[in-house]
Amino acid sequence: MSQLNPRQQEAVRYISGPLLVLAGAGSGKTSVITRKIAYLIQQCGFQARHIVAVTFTNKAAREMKERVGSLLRGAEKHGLTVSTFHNLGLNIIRREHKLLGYKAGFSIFDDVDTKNLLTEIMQKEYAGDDGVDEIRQLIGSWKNDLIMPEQALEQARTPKEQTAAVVYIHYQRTLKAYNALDFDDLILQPVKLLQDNPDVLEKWRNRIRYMLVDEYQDTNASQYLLVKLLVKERAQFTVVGDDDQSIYAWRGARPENLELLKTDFPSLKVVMLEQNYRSTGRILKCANTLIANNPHAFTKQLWSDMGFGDEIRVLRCRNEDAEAERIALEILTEHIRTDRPYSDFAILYRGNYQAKLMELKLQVHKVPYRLSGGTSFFSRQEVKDLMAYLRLLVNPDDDNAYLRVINVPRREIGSTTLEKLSVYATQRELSLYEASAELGLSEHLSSRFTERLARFKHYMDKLRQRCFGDDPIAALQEMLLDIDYNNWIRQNSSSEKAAEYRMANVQFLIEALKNTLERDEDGELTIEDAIAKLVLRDMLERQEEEADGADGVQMMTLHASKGLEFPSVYIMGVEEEILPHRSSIEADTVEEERRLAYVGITRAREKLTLTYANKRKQYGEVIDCTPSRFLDELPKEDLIWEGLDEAPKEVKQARAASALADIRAMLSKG
DNA sequence: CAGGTAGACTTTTTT
DNA sequence: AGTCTACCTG
Repeated sequence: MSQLNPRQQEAVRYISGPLLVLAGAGSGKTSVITRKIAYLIQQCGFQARHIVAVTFTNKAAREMKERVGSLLRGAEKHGLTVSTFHNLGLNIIRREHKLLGYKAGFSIFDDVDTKNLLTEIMQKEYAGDDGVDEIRQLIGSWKNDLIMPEQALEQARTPKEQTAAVVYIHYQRTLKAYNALDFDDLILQPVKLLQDNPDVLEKWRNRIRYMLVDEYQDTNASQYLLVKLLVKERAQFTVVGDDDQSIYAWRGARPENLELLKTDFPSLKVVMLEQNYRSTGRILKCANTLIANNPHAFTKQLWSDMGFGDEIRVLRCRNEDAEAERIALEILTEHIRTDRPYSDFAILYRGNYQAKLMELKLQVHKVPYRLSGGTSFFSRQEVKDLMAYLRLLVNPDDDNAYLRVINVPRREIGSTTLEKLSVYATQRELSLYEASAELGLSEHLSSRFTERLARFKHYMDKLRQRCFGDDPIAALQEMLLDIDYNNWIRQNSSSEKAAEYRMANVQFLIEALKNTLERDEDGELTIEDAIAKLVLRDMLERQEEEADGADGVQMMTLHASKGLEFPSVYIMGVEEEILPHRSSIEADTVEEERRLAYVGITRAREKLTLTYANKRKQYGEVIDCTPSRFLDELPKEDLIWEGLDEAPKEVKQARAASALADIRAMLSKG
């Protein structure tokens, strides 16, 4: 308790009622939460299994678990829940799925699955030419606001909303038929369950006696309701948040939940944490000045006693290529000059697409890097294929998985066959999988094709039995051999090297599955659960982290950087149309972009560098860029602008090259 | 039925 | 510029 300042101590010790901690960037909010969990267990007699701490990302949950773990003895932390909202929802559904009408082994649809399903529904049921993404977003926001399909249809005003509502009805029905849930359902379904079943609610309230919520400003309506339901009369909870770091309004987050708390819980106590332990005074000054351009519900003034520090550098670059080159070279030289590990440096950007060029330049200069985030792994074909196999094994109703898997590898079952199977299955209200071995099929298909379908089903049936046996991993490995998957990959890869990479991805996935099953202490986790968690990225990220603990420059989006800190931070592409993003300017939500910039700036401990390009290639066309308005909003006296002189390209290149040569010479000597 | 090609379309951010 | 889609051909 001694390292905490008085405000932080107050936040830890106040347990008699609802508490809101308004924690500015770098004010030690994670310490408060972790210390509070320890305090509850060690000083207040709470049992670990009665405490639930919720975060938004797996990363944050992992880190929190680790930090709490170091404060507690093994037995003390037994049964403690530290998880994401989605994982908490999944746990509730796992235990109560029967009440909700789902069978064990239900599938979870990720973004891509969801989008594909919606596209399919729109093609089948609705000829309109509304974009899938818009429809998806509408449905998503309804789900976040707990609006059911029928309600949505009732209150739909515009034609687009009506279309979306109709699609929503079909979508939800299809998901149910597939015994599947999407990400939003992981929150929505538990809320409905608790609302409709008082006895279940009572059970969970009894189980969860103290709740802590991190990044509370990111909660949406359904998440807040879930919290409210679970804590209700006891109202023993702590939420920590910062309205200036609300950057998820686009996916339904409601920062006004912070204010709502005051009305919903009149006895709410508020503690403000305003001392920053992370950044130099100059960096904080810039951050404060920038965010002052936004309206505020809570006014807080961050301060720091870490010294004033260096100026913030703004680098103007010729184009996006020069920008990435410059950052790579600078980090390389800094690393060598100051002997700082590469992991002290972070490169932040608005969109994942910006990472590509940057990656390339780092590779050219042999700078190691770690790229976090990005959906790349799960969107890979081979990963999707294997995931579909896993899903189908565990959940035979999952027609989506069936269709993905049926011809991987080729089983000579074409679209006409599938069409007929589908018609038959729909008539009989069977899943495609169940229908595959039905005798009645022979009325619609020749024996050649019914045999192929039946063979597939029988194979999968046998495989399923082995998967639920004592060595599921061995069964899966065998399956890969049976279907000659490696060969299939080879055939579908441009080179042997690419094929090897993809085979490694498959093994990586299997390995992750294996580790989770082995690690599971109480033997409670079934293969179904493990697969469900895979979709939530949970154990996969953990696996990744273990795989490469090597030193490297950290690359990630501004969104992904929230909650982290680095001695030296580069934010690239600080331009109009990028940060703030074009769509935010059009939708008039620049305030959120400003908060995003604020988040980025406050990640830096000592050094902050902002870069932008004069020209940039977009969709294959070169366009002129304008420096971001946020640059104008920063205090001029704290900025140093570089690259304004139009030195000929050759001079700069020569300069960079000779500097590099010096360094290389230095390196080879010692 | 599969493999190839031209043309459209693309980029926000995440569980 | 790269990726996905729809149509065409073998």
